Amino acid sequence: MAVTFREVKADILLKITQGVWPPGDLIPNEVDLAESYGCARATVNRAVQELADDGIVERRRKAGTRVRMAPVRQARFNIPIVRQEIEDRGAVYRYTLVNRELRTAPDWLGKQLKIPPEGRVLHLACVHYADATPFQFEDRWINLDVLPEASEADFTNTGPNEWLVATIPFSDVEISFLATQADTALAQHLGCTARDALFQTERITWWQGRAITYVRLTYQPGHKMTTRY
Amino acid sequence: MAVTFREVKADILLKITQGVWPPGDLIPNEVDLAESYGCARATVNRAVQELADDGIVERRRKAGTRVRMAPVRQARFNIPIVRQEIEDRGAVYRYTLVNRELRTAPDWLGKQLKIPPEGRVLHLACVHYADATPFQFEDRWINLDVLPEASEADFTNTGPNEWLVATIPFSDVEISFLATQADTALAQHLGCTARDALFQTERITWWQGRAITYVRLTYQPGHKMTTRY
DNA sequence: CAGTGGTCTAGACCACTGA
DNA sequence: CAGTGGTCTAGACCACTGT
Repeated sequence: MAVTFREVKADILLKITQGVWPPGDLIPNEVDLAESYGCARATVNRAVQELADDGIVERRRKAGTRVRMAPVRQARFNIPIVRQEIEDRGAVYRYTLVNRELRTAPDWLGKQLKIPPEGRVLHLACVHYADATPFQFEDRWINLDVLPEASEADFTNTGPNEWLVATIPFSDVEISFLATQADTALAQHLGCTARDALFQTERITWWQGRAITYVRLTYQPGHKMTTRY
Repeated sequence: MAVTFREVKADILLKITQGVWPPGDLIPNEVDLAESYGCARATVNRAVQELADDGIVERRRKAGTRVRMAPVRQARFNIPIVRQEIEDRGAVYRYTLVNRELRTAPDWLGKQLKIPPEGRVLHLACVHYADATPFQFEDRWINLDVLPEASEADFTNTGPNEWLVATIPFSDVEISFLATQADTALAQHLGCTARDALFQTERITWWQGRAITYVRLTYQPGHKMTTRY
């Protein structure tokens, strides 16, 4: 094994960061690169492929490979399970179920999840604590047309998230991040002041084309979600 | 070309989602899979490799490939350039520089960027408009120890982001998402009410181990950042 | 139509690590 | 130490898409 694709990737990246191949520039084609590195084209291909995945370069057949004008445009966030997030901070995780109701889907939910009118849903409200402090409020809706078992499940000790993760093997997710103002209910659950600015994530989870669940997670004031790329 | 790696990947994923290979299970090794799909091992390798990248399975030499108990939760967000974000919405982009000052780094900034005391920085405040409405407020600090050219640059017509992108070829970034309450200055710049909940991102950009810039981007009320995974 | 990336193959050797 | 994934090679054909 002469030259690894990692070495090739690193060297190309170096040439880009050092301005040998500035943004917007065309870099040599795979055959030429392979020759200059003394390796097979497949090795170069993998290296450049990864650079494309990373958003560093842009590739088009016949047109060649170009260094992107705006190099990095993507960040990867880990979406933690609440329990883990709390335990990672060295705190004790505690969970309480605040409310549970079986009902028909409200209009706004029906539209988002494409539930027919009169579709039954399970609505849960929970608080996740880090030690004694409220850490996150969970407002969860589960589509009973798709997951009727949910109405039998006992959520007094286990959070719906962990139950769902164990029940659904794999899924498509649409996730949003936003800011919201605490209303009185939220303020009470999170032990903060009404009108506080709160970080919130919304998630819709699909399985085999059908919406399973909608959840809105609201964090305690001051929460920050961080990553590097 | 008999079987593509996409087909293999899709079929394996199907077997996982349909419970043929439930979470925690060991799936067949690459040689067996290649035989059963009637393709080369490299094809299977690429398929399973991607499933591992996607967090669906976990691979270890000798131990084999295992379906993850809880599929890893990762979301990829596009980090848009403001101009593009606005133009993608079909609005006209407009930019104004609100303030510009040369000064020594305040303590909190010095700590975050590891700037020595008395280090010089350029502090900029800008508003990015979508049509006539304020879309985003940019609070930007540039480390002049690393980028002295910034003090010469003219930011009256071009935003610092675009200037930086054109100047720095590639970089490491630490990014955070959070919620903040509008103070009077923010409210004025964004045309909203004080105490509104605003979505905010913070970014620190590093190049070759040195901090170049810190920026805090505050969005208009109601802004939502969305992705699928 | 011709140049470039996209992918597959068949075979090989290596690197890690569980039994 | 033996089984599994990790990677490279040399060659081939295909699929796009600019010119």
